[in-house]
Amino acid sequence: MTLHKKQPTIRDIAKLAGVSYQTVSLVINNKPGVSEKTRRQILRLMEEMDYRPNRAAQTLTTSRSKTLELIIVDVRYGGYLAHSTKNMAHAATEAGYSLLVSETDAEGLEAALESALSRMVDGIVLSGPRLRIEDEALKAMSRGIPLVRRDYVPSSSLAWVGFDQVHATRLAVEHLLSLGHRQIAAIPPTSELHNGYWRYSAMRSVLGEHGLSLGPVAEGDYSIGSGYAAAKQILATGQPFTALIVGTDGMALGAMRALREAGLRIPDDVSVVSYDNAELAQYTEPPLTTVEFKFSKQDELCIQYLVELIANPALELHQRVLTPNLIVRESTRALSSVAGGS
Amino acid sequence: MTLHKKQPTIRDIAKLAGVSYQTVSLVINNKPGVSEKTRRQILRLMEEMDYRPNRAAQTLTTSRSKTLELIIVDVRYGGYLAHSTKNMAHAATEAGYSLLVSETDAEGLEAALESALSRMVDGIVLSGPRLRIEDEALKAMSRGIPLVRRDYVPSSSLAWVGFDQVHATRLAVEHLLSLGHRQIAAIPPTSELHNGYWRYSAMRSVLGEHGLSLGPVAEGDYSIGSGYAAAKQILATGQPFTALIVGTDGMALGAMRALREAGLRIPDDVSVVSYDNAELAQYTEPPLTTVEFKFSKQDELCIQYLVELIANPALELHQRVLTPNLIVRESTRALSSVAGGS
DNA sequence: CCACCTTACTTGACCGTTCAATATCATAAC
DNA sequence: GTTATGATATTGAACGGTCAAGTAAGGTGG
Repeated sequence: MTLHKKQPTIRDIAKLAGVSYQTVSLVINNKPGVSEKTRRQILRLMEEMDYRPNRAAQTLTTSRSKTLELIIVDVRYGGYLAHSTKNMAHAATEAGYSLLVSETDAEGLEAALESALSRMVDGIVLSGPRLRIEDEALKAMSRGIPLVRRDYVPSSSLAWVGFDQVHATRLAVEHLLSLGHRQIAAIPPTSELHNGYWRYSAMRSVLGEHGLSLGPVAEGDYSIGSGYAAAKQILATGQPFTALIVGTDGMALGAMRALREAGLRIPDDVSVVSYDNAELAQYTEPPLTTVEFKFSKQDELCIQYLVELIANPALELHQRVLTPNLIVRESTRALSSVAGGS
Repeated sequence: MTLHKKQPTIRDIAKLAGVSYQTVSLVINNKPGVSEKTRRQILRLMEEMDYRPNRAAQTLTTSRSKTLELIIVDVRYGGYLAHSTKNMAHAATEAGYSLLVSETDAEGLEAALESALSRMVDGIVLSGPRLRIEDEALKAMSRGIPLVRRDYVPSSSLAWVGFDQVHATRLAVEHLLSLGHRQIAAIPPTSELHNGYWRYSAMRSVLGEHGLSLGPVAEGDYSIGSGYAAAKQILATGQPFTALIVGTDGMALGAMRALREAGLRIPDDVSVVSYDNAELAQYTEPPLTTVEFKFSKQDELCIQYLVELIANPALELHQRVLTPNLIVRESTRALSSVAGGS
């Protein structure tokens, strides 16, 4: 009935090998000071005895747990987090770490960080697309644990890795302008989200540069349904538009259905641009012109940066901005009745 | 420059409170034997000193880490895992555990389990939809750590939580039969996947019960693109079919595009049924009739079952089969030229 | 007033590692 | 034949908790 037949310890191995426990420790940590012969013997014994070091004990003495933690704050529609944890877990393993994942809301963040501290986590990736917090507050809460935000937060001068939302928006807007569109409607992610906020303001400023202003707008929340609802709302205003910028491919799917239900053809009557370049984007009807975000790159980079930061905590914090690019498909076309773009 | 200003320990608190360290330990663990007055004082001091117990030390003495681990094996298209880790992380936190996530392939499984052992993980959720392993081998590898598989694996008598793939298939097939369809094609997930295998065999047996046999078949791999390719392949056979069963909503999206490209209308020429009931399914053109899997329920149940198993390791292992149900939308319709179903 | 029980608290050992300091020994240098 | 040297191995303390057994003080019953 005894399931756990007590793991052998470093001392058991030492006894069998006829050496002291410290020698075994040296072998475990690949440190010099052990003859090749004993090293080999000890390794063989470890194998035989099915020994494996106790991480808790190691953590206790070294104060490093070889663990990273991904804290997800207030993510409602986690579609874009789809492969994220998988990617990060993989990257973490490659780097010799394990990945802890926790999910919480803004209020719970402090508790999550406390728990991380309690577990002596070596570093934290924070994904909080709608989290507003002062750098100082966050720094205080994380109490010196290296932390990288997986978000585009220009307001922060702490470490973060995000996609350039302003450039992304410029790509979308200028693409439409070059096709001759002048009346542009939009379904940005809710402005509670950092990217929603930045995209919205970037849309206005880029259009402003061209002496234009933004047409009807309704926010979405990342769900397909919200894209549908937002498009309905925009249509209800009765304001004219020849192009629509939608926050995600998923929302674009919803929006296009609403447009179609209103008798509008895409791209003949309305051009649609979205963001993400999910696999979905190739298979909508018509395939979507979209601004590509390479999320897997972002995930990898977060871990990579975090690992650097752990190795060298004195490193000056900086921000890594990933540049998206536009993928043109069939949901956009030049406005026919107007002189084409430059 | 010293970032970590050394955490206070149980003994620091004890000294300040003028009691022994053991008394503080009792307070931490909510155990009796401490007067209300001292308890309060100690709690106040802990708060003030910003003390929090060191998990590594606790783990070392108690041999329980209050950690669960999700091991993802050989998941290529993790779309359906999208919210899984988030859900599980949440459920784990509720139950007082942290969640570790690791990603590997079949060869790496042993190493992943070793690492879990090393970390004294209290329980494991294994998601390996294409993992074929003998119960005995798995039991040996997990060395007594409670383990629950998050897959439909009828071949295993260990603990697992999965959706009844046979029933799911019966729902899809009988729905089509009742609509008068007799020539049914299919794009099941690759038979390397457990659910692919079971769905395929269930389709054949259910049809067999009705004296029918399965039409053209091509496997998909969960990606939208594979649905597209598979449909093309089926069309290329030239074999007639009036209905198509597709493994996931995503693949159905791809498949429907291929059908449309071939000039076929849905559901007028071909009825389509898929599985999952992702949000996507409501927004395809036309909306999909689909077999609903409540993944979040599965995730929760895995954690819940695991926690039970940890509390009572002697518990007899069993399997929890979730029953899916059919959601009828507009991608299926009765075959017009044939006498309707019973 | 003594035995006995409770309640509140203390003590020492231990969990399985790492770290710093120290010992041993063969070999080379002088 | 000392002595320095480097490689190899050992020892004791520490990390921050928990656990089991023990003690001291106060109350109760006979």
